[in-house]
Amino acid sequence: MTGDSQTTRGTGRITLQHIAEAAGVSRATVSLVMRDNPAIPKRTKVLVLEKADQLGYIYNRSAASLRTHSTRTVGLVVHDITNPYFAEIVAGIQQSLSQISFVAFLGDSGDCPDRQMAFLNLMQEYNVDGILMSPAAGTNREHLRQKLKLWRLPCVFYSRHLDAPEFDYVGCDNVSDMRRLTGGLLGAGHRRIAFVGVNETISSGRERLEGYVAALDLAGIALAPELLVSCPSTRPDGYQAVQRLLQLPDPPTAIACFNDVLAFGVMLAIQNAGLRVGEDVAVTGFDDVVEASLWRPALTSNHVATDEIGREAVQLLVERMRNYDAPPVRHLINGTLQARGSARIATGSPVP
Amino acid sequence: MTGDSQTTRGTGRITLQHIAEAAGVSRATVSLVMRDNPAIPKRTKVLVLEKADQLGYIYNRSAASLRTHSTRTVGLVVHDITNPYFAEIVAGIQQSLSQISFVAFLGDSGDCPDRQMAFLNLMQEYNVDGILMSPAAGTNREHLRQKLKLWRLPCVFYSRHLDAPEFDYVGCDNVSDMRRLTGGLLGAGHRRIAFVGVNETISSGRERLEGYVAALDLAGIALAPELLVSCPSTRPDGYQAVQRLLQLPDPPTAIACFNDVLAFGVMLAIQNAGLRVGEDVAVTGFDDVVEASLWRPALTSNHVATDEIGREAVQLLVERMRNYDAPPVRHLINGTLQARGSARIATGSPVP
DNA sequence: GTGAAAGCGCTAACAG
DNA sequence: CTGTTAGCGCTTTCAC
Repeated sequence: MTGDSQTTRGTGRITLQHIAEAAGVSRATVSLVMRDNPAIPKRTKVLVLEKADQLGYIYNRSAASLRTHSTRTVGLVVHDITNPYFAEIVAGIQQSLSQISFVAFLGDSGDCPDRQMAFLNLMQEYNVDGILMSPAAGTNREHLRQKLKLWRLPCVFYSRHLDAPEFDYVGCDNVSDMRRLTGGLLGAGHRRIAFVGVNETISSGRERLEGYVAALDLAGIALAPELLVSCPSTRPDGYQAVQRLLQLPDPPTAIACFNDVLAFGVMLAIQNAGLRVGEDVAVTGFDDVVEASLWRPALTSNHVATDEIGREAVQLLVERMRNYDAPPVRHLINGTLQARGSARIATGSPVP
Repeated sequence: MTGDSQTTRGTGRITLQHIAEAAGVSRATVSLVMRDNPAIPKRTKVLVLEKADQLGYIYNRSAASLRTHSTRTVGLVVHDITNPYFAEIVAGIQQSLSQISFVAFLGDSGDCPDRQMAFLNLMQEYNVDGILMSPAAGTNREHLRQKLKLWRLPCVFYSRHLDAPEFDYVGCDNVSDMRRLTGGLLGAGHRRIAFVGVNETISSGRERLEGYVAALDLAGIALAPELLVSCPSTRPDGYQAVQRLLQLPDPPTAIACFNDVLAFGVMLAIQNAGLRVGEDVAVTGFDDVVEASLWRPALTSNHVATDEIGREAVQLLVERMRNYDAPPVRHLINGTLQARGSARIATGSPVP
């Protein structure tokens, strides 16, 4: 029997061929059964599936991918998974992906464009069906844009975008949410409001700064350059920023932070300087990570539904994979202001 | 020319064949060049690489994997990526993997054994070379063990293990570290010490409880069942636990928590009850996540080097992939006690 | 409904 | 040192 010799060869892995022989049908039939093709009668299906189970068959996606040019994988690029806000988004994305039986390659770029590009190149070699990414600070827009287009690789940006309107994007409404937050501080009587975490190399940085500026503008307050602190979004950076701000001749009475992580550093520095957060200096964050509501005082922040971002990002990617040439979609999700002890501001603020 | 017809067919993807034709060599030669085989003279290499670059060649790992039965991928199972401690470990693992040009499939099980098993099954289909995992609470040991053995799949457990000595494991020394922490509380004069986060379904839960019990034993203090609170490791669970403990006729003067996340909830509840953490009630955590040192009061905890765990886990996996049948390795990493405001205890405690 | 055959793009003997 | 050849395990026309 030639069947036996075929069965014995190779790596010992059970293949469609083995099942076909055991079930007395052809390889093609087994393949169709595996993908639940309706053309196969139930009787055959059950038989084949039973044999497959008995033999301990494992579907080989490397082989299938080679044939179909599709892998049911995506590259998940995150600029910092250590940031709790992004960890939550990643968790949401992963769950949404698994619901459509996709799986993600994880690429933590650590906000380094080179590592990011290296990862994307690898993703191409692995034939991912798409990319979900929060781009690293300092990403070269033209370089990335050109690569993605060359590859014709479906790509959805989340939380940060590239300022490249041809790509899908889902994120929060940074400008309006930060305008509302700053407006709240103004409404509470603050006039010297610092902004910590200026970072023009990322879209969310530009947008939140824009919202801050717009709110001051609306209130007729001139921008004070000494109240703008440029730095990355880490706790120590927030801490240092405060040390600088408090040495000013006319120090701020409120500090709007780019995000919560930064705000934690800021609050700690204020307290260590012997001042009371929320009394002597108001502090606001952004993202509303879980810890925000647990601090003493609790942090006033802008809540963003991470699960919604994750779900929507996956949804957009699915659409994009279905039709690469459809018009791009930008989905802005409105945040909600969470006023807490660190900055007692009115929730219904003057800005829409 | 038959070459031309070959060049034109298919999906349009550039293959070794195209490069071979352009460079005037055979496909095999190009393949060797791609993998930097020393048998090929530099002259040929440069020529081939140049052509490949010109044509925009992308190495196809689906094809290579089918042939070699190796993918340079691993399945990274994490029971909760939203826990900052594990997010840090994941970041470390990912970086270590990329240094050996491996890439990870991310599988957040959400502490659900079924999701975990589904992910592992998928990983088999994707032909991963190995698995790194922190198993979900309630994982069926025999079931997992049997699957892993059946697949002969290299697997390293990190932070949590299966109590299956045949598998590699890297994690902190839970028993001795928790014994030291509890010993510290005893040394500070506490006699009613609660343990919040009892969870016998995970190894770290059993081990930390064991350390706690051992310390009390050594001090000749009987275990008070009402001071043991079973719950998962979330902030709200910690919060609720305190509400129960404070209603006790003889409430604890110190609370040892299973981990920092739980401790945050515990501290918040204590403060909301009008008590002072570190003065009225001492609190200790475990893991020493970044936030621990930033709270007011700062959290006394056991610091574990996450980067070391990540690096070591990858190292162990590499060894295991090299030799599946080598004897198993268990690597315990010693933590360091970080005494802070939430529990003023001596760092040099009586327990080794 | 099911089978035969071709081939996805790569690697690994084995010749030469 | 380079070319020829035979698959890896799957999917997919196209016949029957």
